[in-house]
Amino acid sequence: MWFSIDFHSHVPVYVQIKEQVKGKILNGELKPGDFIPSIRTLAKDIGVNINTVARAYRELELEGVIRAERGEGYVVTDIENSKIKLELIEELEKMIQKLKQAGVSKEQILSIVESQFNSDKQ
Amino acid sequence: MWFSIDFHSHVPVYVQIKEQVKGKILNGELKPGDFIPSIRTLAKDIGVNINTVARAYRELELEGVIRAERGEGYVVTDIENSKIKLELIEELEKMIQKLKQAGVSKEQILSIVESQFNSDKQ
Amino acid sequence: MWFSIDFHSHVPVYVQIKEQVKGKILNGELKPGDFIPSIRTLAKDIGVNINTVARAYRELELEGVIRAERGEGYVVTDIENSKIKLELIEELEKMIQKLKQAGVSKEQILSIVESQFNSDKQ
Amino acid sequence: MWFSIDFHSHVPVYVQIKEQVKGKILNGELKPGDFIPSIRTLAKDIGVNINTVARAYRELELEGVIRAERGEGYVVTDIENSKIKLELIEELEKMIQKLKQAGVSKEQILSIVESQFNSDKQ
DNA sequence: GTGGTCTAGACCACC
DNA sequence: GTGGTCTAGACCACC
Repeated sequence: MWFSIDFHSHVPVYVQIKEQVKGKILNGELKPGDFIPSIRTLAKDIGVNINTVARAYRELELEGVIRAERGEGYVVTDIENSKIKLELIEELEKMIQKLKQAGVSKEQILSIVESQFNSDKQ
Repeated sequence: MWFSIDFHSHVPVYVQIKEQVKGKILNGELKPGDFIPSIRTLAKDIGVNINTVARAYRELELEGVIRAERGEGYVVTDIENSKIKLELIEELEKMIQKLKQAGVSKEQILSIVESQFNSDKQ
Repeated sequence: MWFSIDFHSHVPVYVQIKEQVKGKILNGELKPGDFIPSIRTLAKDIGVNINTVARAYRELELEGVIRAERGEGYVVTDIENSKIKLELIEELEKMIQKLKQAGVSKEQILSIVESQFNSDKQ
Repeated sequence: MWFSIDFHSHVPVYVQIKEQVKGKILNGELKPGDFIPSIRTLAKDIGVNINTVARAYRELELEGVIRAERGEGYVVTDIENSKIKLELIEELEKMIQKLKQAGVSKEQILSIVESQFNSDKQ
């Protein structure tokens, strides 16, 4: 399971981990009932400290996204995807307002959306 | 001149100041040759320490966005807008890829863009 | 024999098992001379590892509450109930002091006690 | 400001800190607008690590009990006391059920409540 | 000075 | 092996 962390970002690592777990749930890579990587495994994989992953998982549990199974690890709950997706939509809305204020036209944005959907990028 | 800072954001205040100055240049509120608020004035206005604004201006100067006029303050250079805009576009592209991966359809995104441009929000 | 364990509590499972055995002695469900469930049986019943129950029983034995009968299992000793009850009373006293400090009146507490005794809850 | 931590309790230190801050709000020792001890000060006072206090405060902030003021520390919000008090009441109710199950009579409990309120203990 | 994040490493409970 | 808590200490942003 692939996680990409930007260590130079102002976004804290534990927040990036949370976002990526949510992303993997949204895109179907993780489904309800699936186990996510153990704290120690993921920490080793992405080269961060155990506590950093533990904090991300703890917060995801508080948000109801995952659930700790005793001695087995964390499993994805059957949380409504729409709940998570809503956060992304709100982020997009803020971004568009920023672009609008910066004088970027609606047409420009629409064409960027089109080109991104026509690209092969994953 | 209006600056809105989110003090609870993970984005450092000095970065938010930088982004907003760039935004004002992009939307035409600030033009080449214009003086931007003095460090002391802006610090007082948005309620932050002088050092915080000073850092934002220092970095903007390093990026060639503004230029210190001795004893008079900082003026906007005649930097290509496209240079600044590019940063925003790249941010948008990343966001769209994220939404795409999360299973949000092109149609949904387009309709969100439309609705944001029809709203009255600033 | 019914044991209810809260796996998300900060109180370790082995401590919860100890408390429940003591509770069953206090309420008469278990009397001196009675055999308590075997380690294996109880572990299976409540879905925990054998070691966890073993630890609970070991500590109960150290406290003189139960006694291992060779090859037969653990029996309840004829320990004074008052000894066990004292622990509970002390816990209640601490709780009342906490409520008192928090500004909860005696009358409020008395009415809560009444309502709990009138309820059907087990 | 006095905090008493039981390092042998199964209740994690950060939870004990949270409970005591809430207790001080309930008994009026801390009022809305008051600053609570800084993370570093409290950590030193009670002899625990900075991170432990930080976690307690972070969670209290999530619960809306305190609020971080940039560069100044944490202040008590004007949260409804009743909200915090409710947690204590629920704890009391659980305790009473435990006692009831253990065969402690209503009369015994009532007399313990009386005696606690007549004592001088703080 | 304030809070926020992260590391390396320890020890515990439970499996 | 799993997660949970805690320490000692570092560095950052902001005051």
